[in-house]
Amino acid sequence: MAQYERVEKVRLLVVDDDPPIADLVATVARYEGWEAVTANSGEQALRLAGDFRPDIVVLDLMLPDVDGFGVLDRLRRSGTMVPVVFLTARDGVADRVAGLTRGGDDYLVKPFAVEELMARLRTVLRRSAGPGFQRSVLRVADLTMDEDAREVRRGERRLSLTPTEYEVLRYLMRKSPTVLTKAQILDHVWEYGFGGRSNVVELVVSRLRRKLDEAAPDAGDGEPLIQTVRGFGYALRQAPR
Amino acid sequence: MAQYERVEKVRLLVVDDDPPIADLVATVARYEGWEAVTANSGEQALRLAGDFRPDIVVLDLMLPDVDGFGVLDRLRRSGTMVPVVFLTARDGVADRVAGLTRGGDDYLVKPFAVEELMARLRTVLRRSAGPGFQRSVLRVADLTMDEDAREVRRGERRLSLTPTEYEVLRYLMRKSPTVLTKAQILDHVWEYGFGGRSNVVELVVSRLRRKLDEAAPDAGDGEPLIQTVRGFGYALRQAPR
DNA sequence: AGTCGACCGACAGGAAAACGACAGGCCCGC
DNA sequence: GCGGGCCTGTCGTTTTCCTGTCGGTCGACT
Repeated sequence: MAQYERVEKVRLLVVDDDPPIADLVATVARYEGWEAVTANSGEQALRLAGDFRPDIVVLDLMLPDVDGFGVLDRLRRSGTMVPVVFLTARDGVADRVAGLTRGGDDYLVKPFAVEELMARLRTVLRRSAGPGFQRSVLRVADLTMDEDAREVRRGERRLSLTPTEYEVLRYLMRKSPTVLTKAQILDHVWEYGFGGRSNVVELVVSRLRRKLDEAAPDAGDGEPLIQTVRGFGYALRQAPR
Repeated sequence: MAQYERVEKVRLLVVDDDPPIADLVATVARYEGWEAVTANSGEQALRLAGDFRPDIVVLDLMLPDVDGFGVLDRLRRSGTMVPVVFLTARDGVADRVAGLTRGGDDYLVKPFAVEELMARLRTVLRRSAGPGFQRSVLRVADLTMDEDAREVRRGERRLSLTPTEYEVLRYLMRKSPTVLTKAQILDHVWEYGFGGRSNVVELVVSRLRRKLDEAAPDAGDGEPLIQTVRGFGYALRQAPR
């Protein structure tokens, strides 16, 4: 199933002074089968890093005591090479650049979408796993998504997707053949705090379908790849005959 | 049998200002072997959450004193990660509920069907039981229902069921080989307050049978999977020879 | 053979989903 | 700084298909 086979569960440390955010990330990670702990301050983070020995760290730059960079510095100085993904506020453009140059492995601006965060964490983990890491390619029926190249193909044909379409498709592919409710899709693919309870999901699915169909090998109408489960949600899977 | 093996009984706290509703839920839960207590206000709920230490909470959003989100906040702030399933009015605050399925909680609009509520509670419990949770698959004869993928198969063939058909079948499978009266099925699968004392159940069973038969491995007529117990109800089981 | 319950075809009302058209916003190039 | 194009989401209409009612027929039990 997962490409990044690990014998042990991934251990994630989430550092954010806003407990709801930290918990959100931890919860989602646990659903993926990871172990996750949270810290709400730099001090706590450093202590936990020593005890818990995480495989990866999510680190907010805005902390009450030591700031994110400080935490990173002290982590490095204590000799750990654990990869770090930063979280920064929307307009901290300066922070972004700094974040990358200061030894972080990736960053994401708040508010973020949880699936995107998880995807980045997986990527960073994969890369840091050592040389010759495997590419991550999702595959469902004749659909393939190369997460590294950010390339989606149906059979041989390559499709060009917008960012939102890409994210929705990735989520569907990753969970396939599970049926996902519109609420789940909205909650995972859109930024937390997104107000719209409208029909955005339907719309994106509709657009996705068109692109997928255009690239279908049998120009006629094979069964649609994205199925509607009326009154419930959507699933990506071979249709039942 | 059950996938969510627990040594101790599940402890459920039901919070709803409408006592009949709260009792309905509590009763059904107790019937499933859970321990259940009810609260009719936010204050009472918070007190009980401390004393009773529930494993899961059903929480109406419309409460006389604190509102549902307030209760959730205070629960979380007191450090408990207990999962919550919300109840909301049909067109009331349905939009403010966004963000729940991401944190692992869930919601249901009133009026709901008790089996659906129980199913969601079981799902949320299973997921919060820790990393690497098991999928829930019901199995009766050559019928399998994967509750996570929402996929039903007869042998190899996958059937596509409407929401109502799916719910009735799930109830039958879960209780198999017990004989269920039409009234029981109506009471559990349809929303409480449903007026129809009509023959809906017969009708859905009839439709279900057809779909089940079409997917039967022996194209001829093996005994039907859903048996009629004349004058009483239905049961899902291998026919006695 | 009669009676009563069950089965199921046909239909209609309505709810959910699909999707066309449009508008605001963002980014990019000039 | 300005214009243009693309992406995204809102609105409203159309389409799909799910659900329950009615009633005729069938089958079982007496």
